[in-house]
Amino acid sequence: MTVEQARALLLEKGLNITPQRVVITDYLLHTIEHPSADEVFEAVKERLPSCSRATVYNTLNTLTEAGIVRAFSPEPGKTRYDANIAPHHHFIDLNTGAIHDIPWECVDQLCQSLGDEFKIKDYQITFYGEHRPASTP
Amino acid sequence: MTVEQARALLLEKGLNITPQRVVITDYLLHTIEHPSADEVFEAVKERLPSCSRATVYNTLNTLTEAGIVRAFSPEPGKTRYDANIAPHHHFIDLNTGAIHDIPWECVDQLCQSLGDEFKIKDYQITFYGEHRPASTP
DNA sequence: TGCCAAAATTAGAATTAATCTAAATTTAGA
DNA sequence: TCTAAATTTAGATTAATTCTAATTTTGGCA
Repeated sequence: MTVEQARALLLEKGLNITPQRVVITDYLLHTIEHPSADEVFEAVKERLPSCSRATVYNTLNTLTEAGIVRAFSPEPGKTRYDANIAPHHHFIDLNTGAIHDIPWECVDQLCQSLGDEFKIKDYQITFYGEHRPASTP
Repeated sequence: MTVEQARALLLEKGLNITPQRVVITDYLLHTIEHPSADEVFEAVKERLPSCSRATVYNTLNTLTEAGIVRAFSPEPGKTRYDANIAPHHHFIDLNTGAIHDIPWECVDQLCQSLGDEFKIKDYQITFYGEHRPASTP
């Protein structure tokens, strides 16, 4: 994702290009920190001194709906944002709390393929889809 | 997990067996609903009329720490509890919101093995562990 | 059994993340 | 430039959860 691609996605949905949307997108595109809304708010203060918390939340929701960023919740009660929209997973370092991106393909061989660099203690998969009970003919 | 096993785990940690802990454990052991704290609070009202919301939260945290139940967060801002502590995953029906347990083994063949009953639209894995940077010799 | 200290529960206040509201501002297009 | 629609803003509100401090219950022991 580039700033240009993000701009195109916004226009595609009939959304205006505003300084707030540009700066917040730009920030997310240049960090690997998986920040929370509040961390985004703090981070863009300098470039957007008058930006309100509500705008950060609005903008993050807008960017998420436009497919420019992805929201996820690695720990209850805290939503984090990621401008890496390629399908991937997350690895949380239990010692440091750092969140690392794990390529989608790695899951094929799961534990083995991650074994060298990431020592997996636990993992949790959540599937989203449509359930068709097996009993229905 | 049985009520007896839960009792043993509490005693093992030096925790008292209280009516609140027994009733909440018993409720979680007999539902497949993956309830939230508030749903547990509503559900045990009849058997524990004087039970406060704080006790429900305290008890759920205690039961989680004791390994009697598991907490997870399928959607940002909502923690849910599951007395099925066997390693497993979750499948969320996008139409109904129902949460189904998926056996751990199914992940080996991933999408294929779930294909008949569960039509996967998306899934998200979160790994927990320890990161050892590849650059460190 | 009765007492005591520790553990647990309770009600309500406090906190935190996030959304809502309504007014003010900005934007894009005619 | 003018205008309607979109966006931003500050602050109020909501929802989930934790905290606090007082009260009650528990289990061990004389």
